[in-house]
Amino acid sequence: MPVSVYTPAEVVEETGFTLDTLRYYEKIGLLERVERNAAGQRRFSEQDVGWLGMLRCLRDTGMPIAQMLRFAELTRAGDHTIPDRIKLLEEHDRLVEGQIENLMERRRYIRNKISYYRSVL
Amino acid sequence: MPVSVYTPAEVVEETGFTLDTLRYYEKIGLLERVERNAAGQRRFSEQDVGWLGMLRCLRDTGMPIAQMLRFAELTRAGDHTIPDRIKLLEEHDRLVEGQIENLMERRRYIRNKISYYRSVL
DNA sequence: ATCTCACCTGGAGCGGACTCCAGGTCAAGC
DNA sequence: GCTTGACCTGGAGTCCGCTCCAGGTGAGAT
Repeated sequence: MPVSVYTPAEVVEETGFTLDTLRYYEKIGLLERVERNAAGQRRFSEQDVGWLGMLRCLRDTGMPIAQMLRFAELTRAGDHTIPDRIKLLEEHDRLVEGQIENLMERRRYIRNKISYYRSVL
Repeated sequence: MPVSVYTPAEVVEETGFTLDTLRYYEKIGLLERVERNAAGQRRFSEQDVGWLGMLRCLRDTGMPIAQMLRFAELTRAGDHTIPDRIKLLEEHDRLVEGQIENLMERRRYIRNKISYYRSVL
């Protein structure tokens, strides 16, 4: 099978990022310089798309761009940074765990409030 | 016991909002005009503090200010808006539920990635 | 050959939610 | 009675993460 490449539109479809966001991520270095075809249009590789999946995950769990950048740099720097990457992800995982707990607690509050409102109707 | 009032500093301590945020919330109408002492300094009531607890909960679960404002207006409008408030909170509760599920799924992804990194060390 | 439409670039603009500042007024502990 | 520090107001500024725009080029279906 041929090496698959994706047009911008396909990547938008796959990753849920807007085209502008993809360009922005490339501009700030969150995404390594994407290949171009003869006309200068982006042709994303399978790897690019995979990496974007990781970014989506980090973004959706609230990681700030500055830290995603740090992770991107570690990733680019080679395998010797894997322990650092583990550390970074573990720290982030703990934050996410906290977020979940926090949300569950807040949710109890909301549901209580709803019950209270029901009780006074 | 006397009706308790809180100084700005006490409210900051209790609610975790900054003083600037409290003023901002009052300015935009999220918080009803707070009482002042003779010198014009804010003296928050027990009710104010309770309401701020609700706001904190909504804010921390990602409700945008515009919607908090709507909730505030309903609350001010009287008891006949209780069904609307229930509706609003229920909708929000569903969003929060979704957030939690989403985070749990993303978290699995992160943990997988960590495992993968561990496996290649 | 033409036309439409996806893309391109660099740079300006935006929306949300605060946060900070200048310049001034009281409060209250020593 | 002084000083320090908590507060006040109105308004400007900041930060983040995009999002939009103008002006242009190439692709690819008809």
